[in-house]
Amino acid sequence: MAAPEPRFTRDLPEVRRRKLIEATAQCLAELGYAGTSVRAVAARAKVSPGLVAHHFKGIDDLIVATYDHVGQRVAETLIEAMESAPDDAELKLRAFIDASFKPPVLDRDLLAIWLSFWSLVRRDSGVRRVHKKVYSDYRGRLEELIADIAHVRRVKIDAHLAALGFTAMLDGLWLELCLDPTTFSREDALRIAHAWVDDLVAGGFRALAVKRN
Amino acid sequence: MAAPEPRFTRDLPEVRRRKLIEATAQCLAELGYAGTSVRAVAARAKVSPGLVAHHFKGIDDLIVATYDHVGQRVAETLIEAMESAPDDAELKLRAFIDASFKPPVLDRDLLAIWLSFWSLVRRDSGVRRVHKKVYSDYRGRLEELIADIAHVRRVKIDAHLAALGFTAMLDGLWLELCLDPTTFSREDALRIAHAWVDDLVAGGFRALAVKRN
DNA sequence: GCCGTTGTTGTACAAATGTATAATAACGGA
DNA sequence: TCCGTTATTATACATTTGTACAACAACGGC
Repeated sequence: MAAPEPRFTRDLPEVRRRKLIEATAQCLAELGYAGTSVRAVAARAKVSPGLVAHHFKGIDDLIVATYDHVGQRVAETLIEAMESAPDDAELKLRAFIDASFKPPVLDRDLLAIWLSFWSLVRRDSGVRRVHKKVYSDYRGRLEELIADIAHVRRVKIDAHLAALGFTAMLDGLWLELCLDPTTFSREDALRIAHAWVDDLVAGGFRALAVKRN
Repeated sequence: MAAPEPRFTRDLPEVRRRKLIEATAQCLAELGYAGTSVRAVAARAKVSPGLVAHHFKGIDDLIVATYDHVGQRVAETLIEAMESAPDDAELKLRAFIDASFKPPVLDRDLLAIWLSFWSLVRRDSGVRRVHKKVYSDYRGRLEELIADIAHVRRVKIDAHLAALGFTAMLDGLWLELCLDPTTFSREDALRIAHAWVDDLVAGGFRALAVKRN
């Protein structure tokens, strides 16, 4: 007799959850939030719809977990770029910029996923919590680099405000470049972001010199 | 006998479309794209679901019209601020900034609506078309102001690239401030944006001096 | 080899959705 | 006052959705 191959395989909850999270990311990328249903995720993960309910409270709970996972992956990519750079704050910041404007960060799929997260921040307290953490970590890292550079270059600047402005610019460039790559290019974005660093190094942004509050 | 009050009122197609568009904007703001169904819009506009189908091809067609309408309203608000300012490019740019960070532009509802548009850019060619026009107009206005300022101040700068960076920063600040007003304040955003103008006036961004291509 | 745990399936069902259709009635013109 | 146009409603129907439930079976322990 042929070995009766199992109709399904059991996974440790942790493993199965991971697989469902990755399926969710794919759904968000391809179908958007509106198309990401329990059934769509289950189909993508090749499991029954009921299993999703078994591991997560509902689709929103699953999306919170996905934000946590995807956010961490992006952070790791950027941190890795920084750590691969020589031990110099300016070079690390420039490596950070370069990594921000190439895959896997510069990626239409990632934007689609991210837009779903943003649209849930308002309604879902879980998403809001993850969002705060992701962005606070993100800005914290850049603020540190900017403060380092300012210190070395003897530039007086409010690193906190500068980091807010810089992350906003990076976010905006990333967003608009993913949305519509025909209006300007990856190279344009890189020039703009690096020019900001040039300006910082040259002692620009004197208007941000005063300490906040 | 009491005057039998009409069970419904007839509107000119143009008027009814407008009402449906405004109901759609409200739905997008309160329920997000996923919750904005033909029925939800119809209920909000106090008409039957069938009427939506009578005036629009479907929910996506309706959303395209809403993008067109809302986009135009925002543009008008910003243009009005510019035109109310004295006849000086720098002052006009600063008025533009001020208008960007107060209602009705700085508004959580508007962000929720806008996020829905962004999430459709990829899949809906109609939304994509409106998006291109809205952003190209938006950037064009700022590029003109920046070029004017640079000319008056004898600053050599690629106004096109500078406008890209500036709009990205405005967008990012606006986005993140609407998403989570607790991390930084409206005043922080204003200081950051105005500092950018200070820097432009003072001859910063020398790295963007070379003409593109 | 048996058995219990529990990850997993399949089915069922109520609710919500988009769309098509025919019936209705409001409003302007004659 | 009547009449025709057509904006509008009401209904119906096929799909899709979330969720609950009972039955199943894979895997580890004994």
